[in-house]
Amino acid sequence: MRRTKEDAEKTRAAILSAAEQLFLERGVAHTSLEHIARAAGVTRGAVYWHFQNKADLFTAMLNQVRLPPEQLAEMLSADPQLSLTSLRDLCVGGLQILVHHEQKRRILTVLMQRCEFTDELRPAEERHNQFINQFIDICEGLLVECEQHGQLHPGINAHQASRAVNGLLIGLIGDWLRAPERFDPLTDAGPIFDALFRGLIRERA
Amino acid sequence: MRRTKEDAEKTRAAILSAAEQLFLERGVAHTSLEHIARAAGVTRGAVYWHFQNKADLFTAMLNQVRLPPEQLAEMLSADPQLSLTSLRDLCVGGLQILVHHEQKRRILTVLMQRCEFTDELRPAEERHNQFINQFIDICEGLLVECEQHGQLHPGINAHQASRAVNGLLIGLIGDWLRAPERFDPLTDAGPIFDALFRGLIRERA
DNA sequence: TCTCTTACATACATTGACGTTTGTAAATGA
DNA sequence: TCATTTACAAACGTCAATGTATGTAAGAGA
Repeated sequence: MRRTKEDAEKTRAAILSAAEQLFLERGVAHTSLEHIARAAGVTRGAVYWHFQNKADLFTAMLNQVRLPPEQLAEMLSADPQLSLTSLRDLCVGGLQILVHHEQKRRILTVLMQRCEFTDELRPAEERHNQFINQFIDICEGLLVECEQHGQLHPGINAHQASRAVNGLLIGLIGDWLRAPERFDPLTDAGPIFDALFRGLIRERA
Repeated sequence: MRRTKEDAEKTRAAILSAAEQLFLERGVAHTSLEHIARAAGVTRGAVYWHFQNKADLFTAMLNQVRLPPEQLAEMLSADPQLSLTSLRDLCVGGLQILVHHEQKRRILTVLMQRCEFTDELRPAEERHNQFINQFIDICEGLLVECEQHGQLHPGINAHQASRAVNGLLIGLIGDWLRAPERFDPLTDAGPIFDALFRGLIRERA
């Protein structure tokens, strides 16, 4: 019953998809390769053919998409003349893309809420954290400029402001992933970030 | 080598403490009762004497303290005349208490970042989520009043504002737990929440 | 003082997950 | 066409973790 190359690619995709589903439902540690194989309609033999072990399968799953922290950090560092407005837009967009891109949402949920980072999964964790830190650093760089131009509201500094932006973003994402029915990023993300930025900058005379 | 009642209580506490440590370091699923027992200087027999199983130990650990969501929800629902100022203070305090109360911080970290909620741990998860939802609902109730008095900034409604407050709080907590060295709630939490609330309310003429 | 119970330690049986090995039918390539 | 590789399935051995059952020395109570 040997399959063609395309078939093999299909089983590989089926395994990845099943892993995604099961990791989301039961958590990474509580999902065995046997579970995944059965859900994909194959045996563990196929899983071990396509992947070295669970950690390898896990990182392969992550590599299918670029998650918001990674995407934001890249877009921010690529933008030559970053403004507060574009930062606001990127934050809003980073939240909203999860509404349409279901796979991204599932994978991010697994990463944020269904996963204990043991030693073998630690590289994935650190990579993710690095992108978050990079995002914060770029934010802070931009906000330092604003601060030097006297654009920040008195009482708050660039460091605190960058923390606020990142905290709100991460918090809203996590909150929405946990209970998606309780608010809609498409209509609410914009006004929410607008409110924060209003409070961060000094109002014009 | 039978111990007195006080000794028994000490071993129980030692087991809880060891579990706290190991759950934090390795995650709940990746920590065996054997690990915990050894770290506490006893055998699994002692663990099974004091607790039914890992889930029971886990919930016993949680019940040692009241975590911010629970604490905030209770304080908010107890306050007869809640104001925006007191809400702000509670948010700031909810974050800052983690700085001093190390056990709370560890347990909250386990709950938020070192734990996959399988079926047997799901009650703990749902309880936690319920308190978060309760916090949001109370926030929203207060903000609806502000909205009716025309105190909210145009462009944002009470529902969105309550999400913003909760998102920022959860986000800052999670962010600080992940990288505590990168900002200090004692000095930064106040200005950050002040900024958000500035952006939420209509400025006085 | 004697009995009963407590607070564990030790030993046992079972299960489940992993990684590896072997088998194999079909696709691929020369 | 035929040897070789591919893409798995099936079987094997091992280990770790669990839950339970039993053993036991020392408190607690009468």
